Amino acid sequence: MVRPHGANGETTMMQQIRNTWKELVEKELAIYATEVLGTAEALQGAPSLTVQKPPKPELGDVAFPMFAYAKSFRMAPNKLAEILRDRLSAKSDLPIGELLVAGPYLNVRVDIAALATEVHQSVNREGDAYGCGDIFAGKKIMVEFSCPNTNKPLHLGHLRNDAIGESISAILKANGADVLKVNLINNRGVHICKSMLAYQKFGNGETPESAGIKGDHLVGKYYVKFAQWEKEDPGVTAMAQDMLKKWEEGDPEVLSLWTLMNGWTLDGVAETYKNTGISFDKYYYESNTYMLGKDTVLQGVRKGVFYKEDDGSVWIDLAEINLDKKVLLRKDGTSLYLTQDIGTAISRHGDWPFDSLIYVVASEQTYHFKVLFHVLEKLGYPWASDLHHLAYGMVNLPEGKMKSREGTVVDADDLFEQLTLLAMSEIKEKERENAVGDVRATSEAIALGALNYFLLQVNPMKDMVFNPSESISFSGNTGPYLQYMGARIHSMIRKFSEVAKDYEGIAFDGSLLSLQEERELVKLIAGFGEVVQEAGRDLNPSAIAAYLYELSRLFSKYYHDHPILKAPSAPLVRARVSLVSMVLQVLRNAYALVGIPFLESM
RNA sequence: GCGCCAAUAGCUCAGUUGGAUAGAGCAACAGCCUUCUAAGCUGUGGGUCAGAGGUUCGAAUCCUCUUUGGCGUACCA
Repeated sequence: MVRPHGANGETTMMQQIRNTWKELVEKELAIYATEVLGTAEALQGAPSLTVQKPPKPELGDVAFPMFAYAKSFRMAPNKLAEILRDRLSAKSDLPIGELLVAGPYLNVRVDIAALATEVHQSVNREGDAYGCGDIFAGKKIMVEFSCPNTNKPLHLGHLRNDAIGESISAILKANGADVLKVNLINNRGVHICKSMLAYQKFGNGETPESAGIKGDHLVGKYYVKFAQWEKEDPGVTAMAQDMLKKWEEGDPEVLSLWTLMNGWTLDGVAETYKNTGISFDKYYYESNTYMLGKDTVLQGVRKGVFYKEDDGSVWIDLAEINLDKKVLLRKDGTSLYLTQDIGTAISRHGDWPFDSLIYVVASEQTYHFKVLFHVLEKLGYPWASDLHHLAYGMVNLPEGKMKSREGTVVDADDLFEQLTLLAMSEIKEKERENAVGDVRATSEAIALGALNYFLLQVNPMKDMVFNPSESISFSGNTGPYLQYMGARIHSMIRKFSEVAKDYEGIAFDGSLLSLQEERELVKLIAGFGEVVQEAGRDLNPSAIAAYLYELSRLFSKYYHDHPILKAPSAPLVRARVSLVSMVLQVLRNAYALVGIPFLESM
């Protein structure tokens, strides 16, 4: 697991404000304890002062519950809150802000004018970097995700994997990490041989060009064909195993077919990546790393970490971690999933000595990674403790589970096209063709935002139901809604720029932002950095998604109820335009973390 | 059988250092467009936070047990 920096981390504006008040309240509590109880020791038993956010804005912006001290002071928490408010309010060197009591809570209303001014400066100064922090500064973090098989195209499950991997990488970078995104192409093994055998038997020299379909889909067709063939003639299963043996022995004919078909699949997959905004810094191929895995396992046998059965297979006994025995090499000497992952990990650490390697892989493989990490530790690699499995749950459909046998697996390309077409028809229905310009490109951006947002708004750990039509729905908590808010602000700013010269002499005045919605917006903007930290610490993109929705919803209500460009006075127009510009900057920065394209118009 | 994970509104999901009346969206119903893009805004109804115990001033949140569901426990990946 990645360890964030401790106190070195830069604190955000809201954190600073909270910390300042917290220290003040703590100090006053201690002084008061000394006065009435004779000693501050009485507070030792009580937990340290907790800081929270009041549930309603009317109650203030920062809250200190007094429950925990009631016992020490033998006083109702309400009374204690009042006393502390009175004592603190009497001080002359208080930071700006207002103390109030709400029942058993001592709350602080922060000075929005000052905060707005500070936020305005930060957002303008930092721009696209606003919200970024340094809790992972100096850390080299490798993130593995996607990892397609070369015998079929990507499906909906990969899309969740890709979305999480891409988002986590962006979030870690935003927290200062040096991130290397890596893919592992699963291009060898019995399953790969299956599509090759079927192609040999039924292919008739068909190619993606001659068939007019993407290479990954073509190869996938033969993988499915093999399954049918296998049903009719169970003997072919052994043929696949024989072919794998030949492949590992370097049989030229097998290798040339393998190269050809792998190329087809990878070309097709590359196109899907391009459409869905996925990219990698480095590709690993199991065909290149499995030998290192095999050698390492054999070394392990010599070291006595593993043992060989009479039939030649190699095993590890996992009693130490309360698991069973696990095979590492087959009796025919060919390697397995685990074997090649050992080689891959070692070769990666050699290439780029990471502080952490995060595997974004479905939770069904939790056991596999537990074993893998243990094996590497037993082999004596000190970095084995830096490996982390980010498990995510399954993606189901409203109709139930996706089952390849029943053909209910949702193909990634088909889904993306379907979403794009829905977006296109919506643009046409709203007669926005001229406004958006390139309808196809805009529709693809909407489809992508819809897809990523839907997939990322759910906590990765949980299984989820993916509803395609709901994801692209243009009303409600969806990607298109978020994009729409960005487009609306962009449109306002464009209109403002036409008259900007009339406002040249007018400076931003934060004290004019006195509406409830404005206070809330300023606070939300100020709190973005904390959300980025939280998302990084927990490896959880859904924190960003939730923030985006909250900010968008609040902005939406704000501009609906209050004029921006036609605000009653020029200074107010300036202040409000500046505020919504800040909202846009933060929206864009947050979009970038969850794969939502920014659209100037939609 | 054993292990890991989950369970919050009819549906999909938020909700962590334990804290104020548990929140959104969809669906339903009712309003709002001569006004910065109505892909919007507002309101109404809707909850045994799976159940039972426990810890605590205070539990959706922590602990124990139970129930239900998912996943795993391959010489597949």
